[in-house]
Amino acid sequence: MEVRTRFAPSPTGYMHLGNLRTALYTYLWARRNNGKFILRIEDTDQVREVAGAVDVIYNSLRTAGLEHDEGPDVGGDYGPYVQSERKAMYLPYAKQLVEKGCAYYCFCTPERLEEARQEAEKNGGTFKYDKHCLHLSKEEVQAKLDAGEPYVIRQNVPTTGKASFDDVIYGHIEVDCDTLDDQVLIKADGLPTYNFANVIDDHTMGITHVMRGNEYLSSAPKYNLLYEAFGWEPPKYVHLTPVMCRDFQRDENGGYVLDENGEKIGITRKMSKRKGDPSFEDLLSQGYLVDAVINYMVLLGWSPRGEEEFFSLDELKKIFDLEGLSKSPSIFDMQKMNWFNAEYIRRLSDEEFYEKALPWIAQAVDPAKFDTRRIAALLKDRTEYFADIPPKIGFLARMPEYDIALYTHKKMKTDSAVSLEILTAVRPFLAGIADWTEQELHDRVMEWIPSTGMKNGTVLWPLRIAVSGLANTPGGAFEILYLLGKEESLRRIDEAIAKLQA
RNA sequence: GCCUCCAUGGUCAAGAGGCCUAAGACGUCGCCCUCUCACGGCGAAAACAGCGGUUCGAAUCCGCUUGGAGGUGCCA
Repeated sequence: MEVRTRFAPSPTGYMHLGNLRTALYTYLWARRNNGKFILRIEDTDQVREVAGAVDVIYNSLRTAGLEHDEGPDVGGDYGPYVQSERKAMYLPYAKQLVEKGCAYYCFCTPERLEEARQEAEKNGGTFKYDKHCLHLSKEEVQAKLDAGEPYVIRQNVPTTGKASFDDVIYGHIEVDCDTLDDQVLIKADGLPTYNFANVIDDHTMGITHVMRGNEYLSSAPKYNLLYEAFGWEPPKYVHLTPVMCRDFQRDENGGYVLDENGEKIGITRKMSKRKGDPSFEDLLSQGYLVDAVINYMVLLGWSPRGEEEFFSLDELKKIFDLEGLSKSPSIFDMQKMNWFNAEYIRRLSDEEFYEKALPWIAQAVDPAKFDTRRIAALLKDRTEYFADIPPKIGFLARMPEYDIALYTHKKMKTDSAVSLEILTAVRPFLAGIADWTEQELHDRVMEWIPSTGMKNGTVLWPLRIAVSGLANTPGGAFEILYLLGKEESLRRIDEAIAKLQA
């Protein structure tokens, strides 16, 4: 049988990394089996609708390279692929269940339910609908329907026995029916709840593997009851763990709360846009590479067979399996994300890197005035993500304020006095260099240093500080002198001399 | 509270009763390279949550405890 998987996001306006990973796994499983990957939009919650949110989904999937075979935009034989457009499909199915006694009309008001819920909570228990409306006679129900009373349709869960299902990752899961609530299938607005729609849609779309977040694990037995009621073969279930975030506990003032050992107290929480955790779009706009994000995300909760950890999407399509999927939540680690990205950046060709880096370089310096190719070359091994480029090279455009304490460096054997001496000596020497290329600067200065009786670092450290004002720079003294040009370099050295004399 | 699931270093994770004196990667620390930083090279510290069982033998199987995640919505 052909494998058919589906990614069924609700349009929220951005792509969570957890969702992206779900989409990725779902896509890979379909491709691995030469099956179909279907996109379905779950927009039955009209209250939370976000304008333009569907486009975000299309864009994210396209950017990530997860192309779907069927979906609202590309069509397919199992449409429509937007739940709100399937509205008319659900009620007849629900009525079928009512006929079979597996569901029933309920006319209880939200107020009555809310009251009962609070009552249950007060007593420390779980609210369960009391099947109040199950006992309405056929005539009573018809009368209320005729009178136009608002209603919902609820699943009639057995009060005894067990409900169960099998998950590919978790195995057989079984619960007592009496812990299950008579969940709403059709809402008062006529739209199905997720709980109902997913069953109908997955079945009518011929989905063979339902891969989705762990949050559905505890309701899956109820879904299976529905499949049974219809007499349908349930799909294979694959429940995926959530992607979490590691944080530290803070007090009201934003300071860290410490435990008795003076250690920060770690807390894990689900990733959330509100807490400032990055979405897929956020990462891309910070200059993360799609391939790096995909590569990192695929390994967060799944492990391949061997030691290799670099994979392209094409490779993943061949090797992805369900066995390697993890059972426990994984924490998104920004540091490893950064390492992957830096690694992907280093693997770019110089030309590719240059093209991608140029816009970011241009944010900090005027490309007309600098050798941007040389800057890019210096940056390639030092860039974790593109947004960290501008702060690294801003000093080229404008000499930063700095403290003369920077001239003191023990290992380089320099301090302010030595630096002043060196700068004063090297200034006229540099002024005499006509051919201001990096090679020439390097060769001439290196030739000259022995005559001073000092070691390389003792001369080059102050020189680099004088022209950069920074403790760390991409590239050393020669690179910076070259990039700045003769005039600007000499000007900065003059300023440094003045500063040291003051 | 109740229900379900999960539990190997700070993080991602390998591990299917003897191959475990527990792999690899990120991070951390040290050394080397070196005009700084980065890259690169070498090395180190760092884990089977606890307690009971089963077994000749347990990270691996079972139970309890603890911890974590999810559910408990006319959200998905």
